[in-house]
Formats: sequence, structure tokens, C-alpha cells
Amino acid sequence: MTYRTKHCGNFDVSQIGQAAIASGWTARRRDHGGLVFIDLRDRSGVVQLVIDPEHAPSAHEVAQSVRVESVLRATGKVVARSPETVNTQLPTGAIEILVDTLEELAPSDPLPFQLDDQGVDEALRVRHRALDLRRDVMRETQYIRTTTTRLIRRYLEDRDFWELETPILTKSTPEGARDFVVPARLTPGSVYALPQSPQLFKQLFMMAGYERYYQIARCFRDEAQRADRQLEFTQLDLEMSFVTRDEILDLTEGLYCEIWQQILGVELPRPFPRIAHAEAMLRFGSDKPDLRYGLEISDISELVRESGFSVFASAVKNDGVVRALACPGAASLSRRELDELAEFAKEWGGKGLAYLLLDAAGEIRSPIAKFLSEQEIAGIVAATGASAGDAIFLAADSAPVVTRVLGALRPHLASHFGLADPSAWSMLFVVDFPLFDYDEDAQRWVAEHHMFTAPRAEDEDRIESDPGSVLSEAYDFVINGSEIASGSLRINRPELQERVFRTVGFSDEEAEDRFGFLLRALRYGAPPHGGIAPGIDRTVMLLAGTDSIRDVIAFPKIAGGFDPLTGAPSPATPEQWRDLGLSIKPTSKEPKA
RNA sequence: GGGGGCGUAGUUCAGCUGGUUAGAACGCCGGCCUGUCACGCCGGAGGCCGCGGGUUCGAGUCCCGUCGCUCCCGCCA
Repeated sequence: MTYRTKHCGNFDVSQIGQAAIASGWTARRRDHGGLVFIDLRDRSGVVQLVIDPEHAPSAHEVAQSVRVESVLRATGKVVARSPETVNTQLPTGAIEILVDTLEELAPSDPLPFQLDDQGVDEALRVRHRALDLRRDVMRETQYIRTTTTRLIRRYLEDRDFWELETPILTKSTPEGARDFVVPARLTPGSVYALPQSPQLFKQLFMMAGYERYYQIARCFRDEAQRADRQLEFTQLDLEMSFVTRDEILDLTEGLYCEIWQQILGVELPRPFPRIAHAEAMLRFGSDKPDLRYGLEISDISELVRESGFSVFASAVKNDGVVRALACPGAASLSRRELDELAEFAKEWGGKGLAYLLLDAAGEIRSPIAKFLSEQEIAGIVAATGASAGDAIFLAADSAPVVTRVLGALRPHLASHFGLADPSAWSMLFVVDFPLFDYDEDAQRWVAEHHMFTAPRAEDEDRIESDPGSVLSEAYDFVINGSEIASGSLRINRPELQERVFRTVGFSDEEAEDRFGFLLRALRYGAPPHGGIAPGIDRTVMLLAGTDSIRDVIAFPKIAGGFDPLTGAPSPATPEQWRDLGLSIKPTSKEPKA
């Protein structure tokens, strides 16, 4: 007994006349009363079974009653289809299997949803995920996923990386995302934390002298989910010793070129652009700009310093800025659409959004034109590179507000006007991030990337005197306006690490308590090292062309961190509460009065 | 934590300014059909209109609350 001589999608004209055995799922059944056709599917594809009542009466009996998605085993032989019945849409469409025997290995109940239905509720899809994953698009996505991780392993193994593991039960970290915690039964009242990333462990591997480490690592963050964020997600975590920033970026670039070439057949132009953080913020209002379209921001503060338009002039006088971007074709926007854009700007913290429309003749139409001199208008048009039919949008405020408003406006306009070429790829590295960021709420400095990131050597002496001016050895990898990876060179000397801890407000005692294990390791000779961690889920999203992370994760959570498949999370049993030494039993959700 | 959208048959949706018995497509069940490939044709079953309250002579439709899904802001070093 054997289940198959070939997988369904692999039958072809070379086997015509040969005996065939195929097993798989009933994708479709077409019953003509006499002949019955069954499209039999496995992960390789589909092949048509023909069941002829005169040729195989007992198989025909079975075929008449099988429901879609039932599992079948068919024996017979491969036959050529007559020319008029060849299906050119199907890879196996030149042949079919003339069935001798047909066995229903496992019948299927009527389905909760059709596999070709579009837009089925996600809770229902996840609840029946084994069915949902049978859909072609889901199988193709998971195949992209396994191909991606295979290419990653091959690429890194070829470069002498070691794939090593790090703990899942680890220590809670004081900054960053909220930790998932696991009560420690053997130490009542204490918790393990699930790792937000293997960051410190991979640094310890470097201090151990292992030189090159990687891991396809699961990471956990107990924060709100988004279209591109899950409670648990997967990163390619890698770290290298005696390495420079550009060596890490080159390695990353090479890996992504390989993945894009192998999976999409796309040759990405190298090198990927490397843009300083400050420049990215100025030109694109974002630390993850999408370069598939222009809409570049220009600073026109000096042009309007003495302007008759007081909104602009006073913004500049108050140490603010005026910046503008030109949007091709936007002169056709209606008054109402322009008002909506002003509303959009307000949602992002702006006071409004001024505009100049250049009609087809190149004449300016704008409610603010009468306040501006011809020279100012000409200067603005020149600075933004606007031409006939374009609209120029201008924002005046403090630099952070203007950056935020125009940074949000840019992708908004690109999306509205379809400016991004759907077949184009924008890969770039943003480098020279600030080391610290001032947290207004907490009234203290916090690490922009994380506390283990090295400052640039030339900025090191300003850590205490002027933290805000210190640039770091951190970098991001950005594809199509989406942050795909973050990384940095790390601190490798304990006294420097202690200075950074002090700057973000840790006493030496706190630092020792939280990160004593790191400082301990640093004291015995840590090599210069650094790494990067690309998100696997987001990478597969781009490769598969989906906007939802749930489409690339086989078993995702939905709203509220709920898993409709297993019903997790589920209430702890009384025995579990007792084992944990917890006397108070919290309820998962208080009914509101 | 906050805001927007959605919630009607197994599924995806329609149902207008409140008004008889809530519809369509696909699926399901029964029948017919020997070259289909989204097979076709005929017939049928299937609904707490998410849930609770309110307004009204009358609510799928309007109001309030609530629950669920989804997108966004906060958050995510």
C-alpha cells in the first residue's frame, strides 16, 4: 500500500499511460450525473480525477457522496486530456487521472466558511485555522516564510555564524515594553519575564568570544497589538564581534538582496542608501521614510522671516520653522479635501495647514497668497520644486511639531494620490541616531535605542554635559517606510556602560541590581561588538504583499491578546493559584455595572 | 486608556426618510444531468437582525448602554 506515486501538482504528460496513486483533499467536485470530476489538492497543487461510472462503478458510488475538503485516496492511471478539454489555467491541466478505485480516508463536515470566500471574520478563520491555512494564499505565505528562514540560515551558516539559543524564562527589564511575566512557583512572589529580545544574552556570547551568533528568536511584548504588531513575534537576532557598523549593514544588505532575488526574482540595487537620522527628519519628517515617492520637505524659514504673513514670520521669530512640500497633481483638490488635510494636520498637533495651488497655467491660487510677496512665492515654488498642477503644503510651528505634521502628511498624500510605484522597493539604512531622548513626562533622559548602544566615540565626552547632542552607533533598516530592523554597536567597557546607566537615572545600586550580570561580564574583556535584529514577520509581510501581521503568523492572537483557536488565555485553576502561593484570585474581566 | 468603522442566514453582503410575511449570492439538503474545471438546471431548508434597555401605535432601521471584531492615537527602549 502506498498513498501516492506523486504529489497532486507534480503529475504531468511524462506519466501518460502509467499507473497513478494520489491522495489529498477534495478541492471541488463536479457531478454530471454520469461522470464525476474531482479536483484533488495537496500542498503541491491540484490534479483532476475523472470517475466514470462505466469504468469504475464502485469508485463512482464513493465519488457521488464525498463532500468538499474530504480526504481521498485514488488509484488509476494518468491519461492525456483530449485537446478541447485541456485546462491551460492549471499546471496539471494537460492530463487527468482516470480513477479505478476511490477511497474516502476521512470525510469532512460542511465547512464553517468557504475556502474561496473573501473577508471572512478573522476570529472565525483563526478558530478554524487548520482549514484557513489550506487556502492557497495562506499556504503560499507560509511557504515564503519557510523559504525566508531557510535562506537566512544558509546565508549566515555560509558566513560562519553559530545558531545558538537563549532563555525564554529570563529577567524582567526596567525599560522598554511591558514584560510578560511568569510566576515562579519555587520562589513565591517572584516572576520570570519572557524576553523582549535576546539582547543581553547575545552580547554575553560575544564576551564569551563566539564571534558570530544568530537565532530565529521569538520575542514577547505585553503591549497593544496593531496591524503589524503581535504580542509575540519573530526576529532574526544576530551579533558579531570585532565588527564595524558598515560591515553589519553590508551583511544585512547582502542578506536582503539574496532573499529578494530568490523569492521575488528582484535584483535590488546596491548599496542601499544610508541617511543620517537628522537628515531623514528634516527631508522626510520621519526616521523611517518611504523613498518610493518624492514629496521632499524644504525648510523655507529664512525666506519668510520678514514675511507679511504673520503666521510664518512669528513662527520663525519664536525659534520655530516654516517648512513646505509640493505634492504633484494636488492642485485639483477640492476646498473640502483641503479642509480635511488641515484637520489631519491638527490631529498631528499642528495649528493648521497652509497651501498654495499652482493651476494648469502656473498661476497661484491660495487664501494666503495676498499676504506673501511675489518674491516669497517664487522662492517657495523654487525651494519645493513645484510645477503646474501641484499643491504646496506649508506648516509653521516649532521644529518638532512641523516635522511631525509634515512627516505624517507625506505618506498620507502619497497614499491618496497613489504616488508609490507598487513594483518599486525602497530599502535604506537610517544611521547616526541620537543616543538619548528627553522624556518630558518622566523629566529625564531615556535611551533612544537601548541602554547598551555605544555613543559615537567623538561624542562620548558629552554624555554628562550635553546628553541631547550625543549621537549613537545605532541604525535602522527601513523598507517602504516600515521599520524592518534595528541595531547598533554596543558598549564594551564597563565604565562607559555605567555612565550611560547614570545618565538615564539609575543609581549604581540599581544598575548593579538590574544589570550586574552584564557589568560583571564586561569587566573581563568584552570585544567591540554589535548586531541587528530584522523582524521576520514584517519581512514576510512585504514579500507576501499583505498589510496584516496575522496573515503571516500561522497561529496569531486577535483583539485583546485572545487566541480563538485554543481559547488562551484561560483562567488559572485553583491548583495553579495554590501552587503559585497566591491567595488573591483576580478575575480576568470585571463586569461593568 | 482614548477615538473611528463594522456587527442581519453556515459565509459575504443588501435592507432608503421607522411601516405588511427581513432579501441576494455562495454554501447546505433533495432531484435531474457523461467532458466539466467557480459545471449547469429544478426544488427545499435555514434568521434571538450581537446582547440589554429606551423612544414610538409600530424598531433590523432612531437613542443610551454593553459585548465582540477591526483600524488609528497613546503605548511599542
